[in-house]
Amino acid sequence: MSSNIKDVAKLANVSISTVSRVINNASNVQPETKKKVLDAIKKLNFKPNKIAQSLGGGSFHSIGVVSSRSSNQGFVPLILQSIAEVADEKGYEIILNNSADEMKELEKCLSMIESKVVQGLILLSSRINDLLIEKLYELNFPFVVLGKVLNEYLANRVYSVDTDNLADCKEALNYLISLGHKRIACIHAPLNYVVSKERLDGYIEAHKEAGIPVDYSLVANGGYDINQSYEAAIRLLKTPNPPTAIFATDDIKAVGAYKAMLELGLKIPEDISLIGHNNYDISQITTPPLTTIDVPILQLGKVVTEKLFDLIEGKTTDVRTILDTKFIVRGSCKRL
Amino acid sequence: MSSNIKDVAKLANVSISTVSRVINNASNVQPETKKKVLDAIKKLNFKPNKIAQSLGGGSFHSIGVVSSRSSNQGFVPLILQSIAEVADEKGYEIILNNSADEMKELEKCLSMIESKVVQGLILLSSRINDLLIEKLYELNFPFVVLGKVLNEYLANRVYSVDTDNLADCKEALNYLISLGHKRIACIHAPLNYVVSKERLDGYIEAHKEAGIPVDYSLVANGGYDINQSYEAAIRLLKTPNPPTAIFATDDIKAVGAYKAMLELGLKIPEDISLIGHNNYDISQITTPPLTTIDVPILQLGKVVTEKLFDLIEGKTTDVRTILDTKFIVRGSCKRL
DNA sequence: ATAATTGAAAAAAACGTTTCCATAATATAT
DNA sequence: ATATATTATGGAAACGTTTTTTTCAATTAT
Repeated sequence: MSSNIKDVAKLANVSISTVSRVINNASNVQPETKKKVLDAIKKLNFKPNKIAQSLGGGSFHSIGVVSSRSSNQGFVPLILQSIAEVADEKGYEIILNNSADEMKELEKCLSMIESKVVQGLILLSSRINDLLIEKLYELNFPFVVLGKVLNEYLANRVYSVDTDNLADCKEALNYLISLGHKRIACIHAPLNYVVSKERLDGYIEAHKEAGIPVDYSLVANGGYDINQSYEAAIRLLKTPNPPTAIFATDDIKAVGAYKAMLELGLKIPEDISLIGHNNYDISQITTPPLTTIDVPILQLGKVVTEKLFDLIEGKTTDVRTILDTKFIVRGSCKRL
Repeated sequence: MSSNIKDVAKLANVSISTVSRVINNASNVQPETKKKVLDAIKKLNFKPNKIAQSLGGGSFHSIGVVSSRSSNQGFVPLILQSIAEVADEKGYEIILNNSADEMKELEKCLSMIESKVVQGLILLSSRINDLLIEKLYELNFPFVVLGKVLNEYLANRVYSVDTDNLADCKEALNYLISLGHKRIACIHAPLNYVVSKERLDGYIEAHKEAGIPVDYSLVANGGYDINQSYEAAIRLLKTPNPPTAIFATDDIKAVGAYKAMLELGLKIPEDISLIGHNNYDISQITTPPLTTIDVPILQLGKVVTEKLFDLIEGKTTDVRTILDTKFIVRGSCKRL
């Protein structure tokens, strides 16, 4: 069926090594020889077998992308797009690891590493006690985390790209507080993810700094999807002493809350203020449009992938890179 | 650093072939020999090199997933999740191809095939004149399309999994027509994608069957994102003789239209009716919730992947599989 | 004119497996 | 007890490359 380097060598009447040199355009091959080989390659429509190249030459060029099922669905397509762009340029394949549970994910990643399938790994989220991160660090395998590593020891050692979630959330909260809000609720994502905890911490710290005691009855888990956050918002709003503002740790959750507000007849921002996070497309379609925090998702993907290649290629690179965000004031908040 | 089969053989004091047999748990190996080998494997923490296995044994087990950048963003995470589930079970890797433009996509796919990296391909969308599909068919390479192939010759030959977009859209339109609507607008996705054209065709056919002439001034391209469909809806609604209903070819576009309606002070469904497609989470959060067509995304992913494995394994399988959908009447339509 | 130097190309080893074939040992049938 | 079939194992070829080493010829220096 398909030809191999031997066929080419035979047809061009040269040795296998010469063909190999031509393929990898090594310097020391006579122009006429090169032409013969190139002609043979063309005639046979020969394409080097990448698997064989990998065995012979060193390694299969690919990076793994680990995306927990529960990681923020909204940005998966975007982040994959920008990772692919960089990887393509480098001639690397992208191997997806989309495991159902944490143990399977760990197992699959280790197997990919041990069996020499991937040269590096991008983790699209980090969890509070992330076994995978610990293990990868132990192995001294090239990997970059999108987000923050909580573990104190690893935090300064594991390469990561992130936005400053704590500061961003504090800024959003300070904005609400400056508008006179004192009863501000928080709808957050499941707290086993570091990013969720960080954003909640921003909420808490802002309270502390402003001297407002945190009322934990105003803090609710908004789960993974829009309906869970809708339900959380309903619960928060139906209390005797409801909040005057809701801070959601992502726009999807904010939209869930938005629905609850409309349903309860609350006008935004007249009756209640609302803030999201990430600046997804969806944040522009609510009426009024959502005040939120813009996260440069494509840029994150680009930087995280570039950092990984730095590691793979043995270049030095910053352990941690923080990208700028922008607080975007639209129309969903009002002075009390 | 890491051990190979030779090391294991030496430690267990057996031949390389015996180790190989144990790894691939061949039947004919004495229990005690097997134990020796297994012990050695454990002691050395040996993991077979997948690349070498691929060269020796036949092929690198992986499937490629082709996702055009402009393919429907909403379901990428979901479909990847279900593809991963099936591929994992089979022990196949998933290699992503997320190319920017059509030519690059074609090139990359052919290269992956020629260089023996992938055993099969899943195309997450098909275009009107899809060079990739034609080429893959010519090569007789295992691949499955999620969606429909328009080309008459290929339609009965290329393996595909789909929902019945034409019928589904007709059902939705008939519903609107049965409610007395006659001026129904359509906001569709870019028509180079087959699915967009099909859904628009459903809109047109329903008109014809009901004897209502299609007014093409009511048909608008809603582009790729929520804002473009918002703008399209604004244009449609600001005409002298505006529609009484809008049919959007997906929920994202419906939400864009929803925003336009709210902004123009139109009450849904009192002043105008609205229908979406796909039953994304988001369709439940509008007020009123969106009448839409439920598409079983996870199921589509499962079936498309299973079909691909049937092809890879040489089993016979239906050329085309159509999955059931469900028209979901919520609250966004009203009798005229 | 001869030895040393260079350069292109061939030959061969290596990468880490699987698999085919041969061999020795064991079990079964006559 | 002998011939035959079966089984467990080892040896070696094969997979398709890259890379190192060797060979040979041509050039340069002495």
